[in-house]
Amino acid sequence: MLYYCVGEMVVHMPKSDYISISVIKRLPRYYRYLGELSKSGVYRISSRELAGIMKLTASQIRQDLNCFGGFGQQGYGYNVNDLYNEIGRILGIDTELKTIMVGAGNLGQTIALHMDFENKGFDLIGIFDRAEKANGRSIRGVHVQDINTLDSFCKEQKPVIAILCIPNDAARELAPKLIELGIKGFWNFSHYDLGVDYENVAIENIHLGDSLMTLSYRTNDIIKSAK
Amino acid sequence: MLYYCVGEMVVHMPKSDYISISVIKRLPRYYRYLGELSKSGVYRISSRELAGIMKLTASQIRQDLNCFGGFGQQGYGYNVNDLYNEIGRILGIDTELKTIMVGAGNLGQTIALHMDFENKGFDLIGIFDRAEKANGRSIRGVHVQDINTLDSFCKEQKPVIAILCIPNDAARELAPKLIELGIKGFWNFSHYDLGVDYENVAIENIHLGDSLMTLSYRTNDIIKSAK
DNA sequence: TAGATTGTTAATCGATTAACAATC
DNA sequence: TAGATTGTTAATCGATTAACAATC
Repeated sequence: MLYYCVGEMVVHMPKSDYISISVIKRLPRYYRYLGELSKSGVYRISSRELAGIMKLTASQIRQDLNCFGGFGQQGYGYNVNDLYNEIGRILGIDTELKTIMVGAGNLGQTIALHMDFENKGFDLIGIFDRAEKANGRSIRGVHVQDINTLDSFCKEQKPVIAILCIPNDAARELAPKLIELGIKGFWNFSHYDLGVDYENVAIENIHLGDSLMTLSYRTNDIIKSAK
Repeated sequence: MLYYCVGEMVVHMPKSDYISISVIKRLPRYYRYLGELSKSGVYRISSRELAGIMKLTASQIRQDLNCFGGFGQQGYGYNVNDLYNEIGRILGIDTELKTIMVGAGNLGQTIALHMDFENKGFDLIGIFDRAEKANGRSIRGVHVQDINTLDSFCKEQKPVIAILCIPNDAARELAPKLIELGIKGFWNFSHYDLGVDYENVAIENIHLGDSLMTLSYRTNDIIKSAK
């Protein structure tokens, strides 16, 4: 097990610099299940038990966790609450990434209202839209500002995350500017394929349309094969 | 190349029954790019050119497409518009899967308004919520009905897709009932991990919270590595 | 101590990439 | 015909699973 000693405290560190995207994408799911287990009073769990609940293999769970450190104990398993907290820390839910939202239409407003940003490591500090749509509105206590103030706002506040709830073309146009202004991560709800053009920026595309078409394929497939 | 002859018409068929989920998930992206290319007047394209635009390898594109049939022509490439239509047909955008939405709160309403169901193979025929929230509302011309009418509605109309915009527990409770009523595909916006408990049902989970936490991890990673 | 379960190495499986013969 | 590019087979790479020694 690798660790750094910081004063009296032992801090777990990733064993290797590179963690595959497959592993990272599974972490929030572990976090959800462990949270529920912890809440329902489960104190310890073995990789085998957890695998049974999550429909994974015990091997995979142990491999995944060991990317970040040895959180278990031989012969015992894992302490549910400790592991929950460790994964939360790994995911960075204790950070407060300064976040702005661009586009406060129907979708943007819903996202802003719906998401639990605080408990996921984000701090929504600004919402922007065209002046006529901003118009003194505020969502979740955050004032909706004229998009023209974006530049000065970013230079002053230095947000690192941008949530894009704007159309295709607007996203394509705005992205390079936002990166220039210091944005390091995008949560992109537009159809535009943000990842194609930039690197050294974290991008999560929520392509609802793609998801729906995948569902269409698979449902049709199931209906066909049942015949 | 495998094909069936139906009268004069040659219909492309999948070469093997099993198409991996990785391939299926890439199809909507091909569809988007080919649609844009077609719209901007591009007539033919080689796998190499398309790979350049989409940041894929030409090999992968050819492999992916050849799961479904030989749509190209040696020495020439692919006809953009034909390929676009083929992929649309494969995805089933020409079908009209009868669809219901359960939960017409903020998120449900936005999804119902926002998505282009018709052009993706879906026909939204019913929206359900608790009586006091239904209350004569209609979204997109679809009447919001009392959840108590769900049973009789499904037995009569036989929808095959359910969009779940309800909380965790409600989703877990309702899922088996919906499957019993003939639902074959779920578009699930709740935190509940639908896939774990059922098979022979197509499930697309939109776990926005998971996506956000992944973004947190990756953004923090980028910020750290820049230091 | 004996039993259980981890952390880790080795084996397997699947997906991506490379290569090339077929052919338009 | 010659050049280009596919469809497809073979090679590589990465991710998952199995096995087992270490150890609590």
